[in-house]
Amino acid sequence: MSGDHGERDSQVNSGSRANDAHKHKDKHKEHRRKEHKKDKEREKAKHSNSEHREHSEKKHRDKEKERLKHSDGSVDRHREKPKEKDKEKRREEKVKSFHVEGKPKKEKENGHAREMWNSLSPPDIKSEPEEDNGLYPSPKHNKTLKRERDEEEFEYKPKKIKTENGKKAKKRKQEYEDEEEEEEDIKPKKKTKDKKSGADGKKAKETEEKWKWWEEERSTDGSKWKFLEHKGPVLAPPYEPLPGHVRFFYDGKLLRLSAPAEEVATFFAKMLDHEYTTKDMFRKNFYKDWRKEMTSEEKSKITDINKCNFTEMSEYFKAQSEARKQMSKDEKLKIKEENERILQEYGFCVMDNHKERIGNFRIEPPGLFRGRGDHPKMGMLKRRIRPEDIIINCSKDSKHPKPPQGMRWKEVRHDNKVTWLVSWTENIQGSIKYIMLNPSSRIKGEKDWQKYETARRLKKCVDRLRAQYREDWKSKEMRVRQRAVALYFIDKLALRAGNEKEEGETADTVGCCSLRVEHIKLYPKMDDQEYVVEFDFLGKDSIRYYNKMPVEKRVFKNLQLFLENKQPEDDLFDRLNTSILNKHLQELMDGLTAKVFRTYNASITLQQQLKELTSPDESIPAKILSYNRANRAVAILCNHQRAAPKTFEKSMQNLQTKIDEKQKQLSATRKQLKGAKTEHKASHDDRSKKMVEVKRKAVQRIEEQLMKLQMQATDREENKQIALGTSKLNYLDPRISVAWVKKWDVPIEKIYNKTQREKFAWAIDMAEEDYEF
DNA sequence: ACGTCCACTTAGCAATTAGCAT
DNA sequence: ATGCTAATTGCTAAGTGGACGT
Repeated sequence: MSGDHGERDSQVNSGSRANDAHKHKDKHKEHRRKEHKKDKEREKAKHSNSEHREHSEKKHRDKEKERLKHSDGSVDRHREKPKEKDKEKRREEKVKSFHVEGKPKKEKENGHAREMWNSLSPPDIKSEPEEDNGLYPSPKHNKTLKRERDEEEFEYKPKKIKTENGKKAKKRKQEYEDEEEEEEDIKPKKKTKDKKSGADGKKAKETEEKWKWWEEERSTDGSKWKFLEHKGPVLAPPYEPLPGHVRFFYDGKLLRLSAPAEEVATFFAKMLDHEYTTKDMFRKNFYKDWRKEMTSEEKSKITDINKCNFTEMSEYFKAQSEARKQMSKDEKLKIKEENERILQEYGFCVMDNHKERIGNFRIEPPGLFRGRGDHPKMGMLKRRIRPEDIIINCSKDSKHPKPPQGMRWKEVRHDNKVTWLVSWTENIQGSIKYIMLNPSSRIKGEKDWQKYETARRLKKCVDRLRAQYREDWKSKEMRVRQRAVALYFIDKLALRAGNEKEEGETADTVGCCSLRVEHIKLYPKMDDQEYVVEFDFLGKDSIRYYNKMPVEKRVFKNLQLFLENKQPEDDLFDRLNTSILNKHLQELMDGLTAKVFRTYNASITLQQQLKELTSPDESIPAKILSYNRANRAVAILCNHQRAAPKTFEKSMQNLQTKIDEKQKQLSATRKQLKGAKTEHKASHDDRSKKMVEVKRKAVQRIEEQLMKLQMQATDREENKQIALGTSKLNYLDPRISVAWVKKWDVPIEKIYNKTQREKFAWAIDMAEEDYEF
């Protein structure tokens, strides 16, 4: 059956070179189809009970949702279902949920923003341009990129002095020409260097504080650093056996566990009140791995996880954490100091003469793997990492970190083509984990900056690209049409690329290229709209993406074509994958890949929304609300969701109470003002005049406070299930925000907290109020 | 023209801490 | 000081995409 649609593409006349991409895919498909069948059967068997439970759970959720007005469902989050992987079930549930929530009334912020987006984006190519131009009235144009050129030589390790140089500047400029061609401001700007000494790393402290790496030159030879020295990772503390009074019971009888078995048992015990310890898959995986740690005696005694009683352990840990909270202040202080000491010792490294903060310097401790969504490996034991599992990366001529007494590292290497300091292989997926630098570091910052420059280059040619993919919708080749439609989705809906994943190894989630037939529905007509496509699938982290969007007729027709003769579990784009797509993109623009569209669309949307929403004379809090709304539009576009905070309702209520009180206070004060006025009229003396002034001021102040509270309430309400952080941190060119802040005199702290300010120091330093993305 | 490995970015939630009201 | 909530930081899973070997 895998061959069955190979021929189909002859329809569009491409037949022959049925590239192997799709052969490969068919293999997957076949597998999936089998699974599908199996699931179906299984499903039939159990149908009644479990299905039922889910069903009502879901219903409940839907109701809740409806009540909250997020009825268009786009924000709805949809975590995996409990049961064992059961695709069929998932499918059915979706259908149901569609009926329930599909119909919605008017949407709230959410749908709203999406709609707005839908209407402003690509479809009409025409409309694009203005986006590009007119944004900021008086672009003085340029500055923004000032920094780059100029630079001094970077002296690495030893203290040499940098050679200054015009030539350098020249080089750099040309190198990045593409990226930032427009402005010329080539002339070297001030350079702040802190050349300083490499030698005494000490002094680095203050000087480094403000190192402006963005005013220095980037290296061009592909090396990521010249010198790197660090202290290695902090290992997980060894296991401490439980005190004797904490008991474990098996089948009602006391059982003393060996230390290794006990340790794994405690991992489970610590999660006892978490929902996933009730999931079959979790328990099964845990049990299987646990047995591997047992002595043979334990193995023979413990044969059924359901007879295990971990409650004393669980209670013990709860008590421990309670005790920790109750510790006296100086005990706490002591711990804090100790942590600080560790941070100072292990939390920094020296890279090319600068002391830089490390992101994660602790090795992940052992525990039970918690995958997200319906993960087939949930509950497996994540094993303890020992020095002999660890690879150290540092300069040959640095002081190498030393392994603990009597142990050795797996390897010490000196690879300056990579940025990591430490790595190890994790046992669940076999993937490699790394210790790398903090986002405020030069090495991360440069890359981040570069990412936005690439997105800005896309901005310059996006019209051309859009015109091209629209043209490609008419191609004779199936493969080209698929590519063009997929690209349209990526551009318009900000979908992720969608690499293929190994089946059965991870939760079943998809992105654009890996969408399956079952993930979309076509409606030639829906309400007053034509050619509506409904998307419903689980994306990264098993977050549900649900959206309905009218598309152009040609796209719609193409989708119908792609769907012909396919099963629900077949790939929608059977002749496409991310590598093909990216290869194509690369040809259209240097450095272009699918993810650049997300960055570009996110940033341009922010800029555009800020422009639209900010009114010059609103107060600062109102401006902040506008900013958050612009940010929110982006988060919605990118489908960044969060679980509504547990305490949401309550905190909302508290806020409302405050507002009510403030309102009362306001009317009371107003009354007083009136009284004062009357009195002043009568007496005309200074005293009463003063009183009027005082009251007038008070009224004003209270009004402001009230407004501020109201803004806060609105903001919070609108933000209930939207996470702003992800887009702010990863998709929005920080220079847009910085420019906005400068333009409207909003304190930067209102937009970026300390960590964020550190990460975006480069942008804060270089963007002026006229910066244009 | 893969498939596999590797490096690095992006992601949501949990734990911790800060900040406020009492 | 205490106790709460809100904000921040930490953690690590889950993506993307390039390089490389076959």
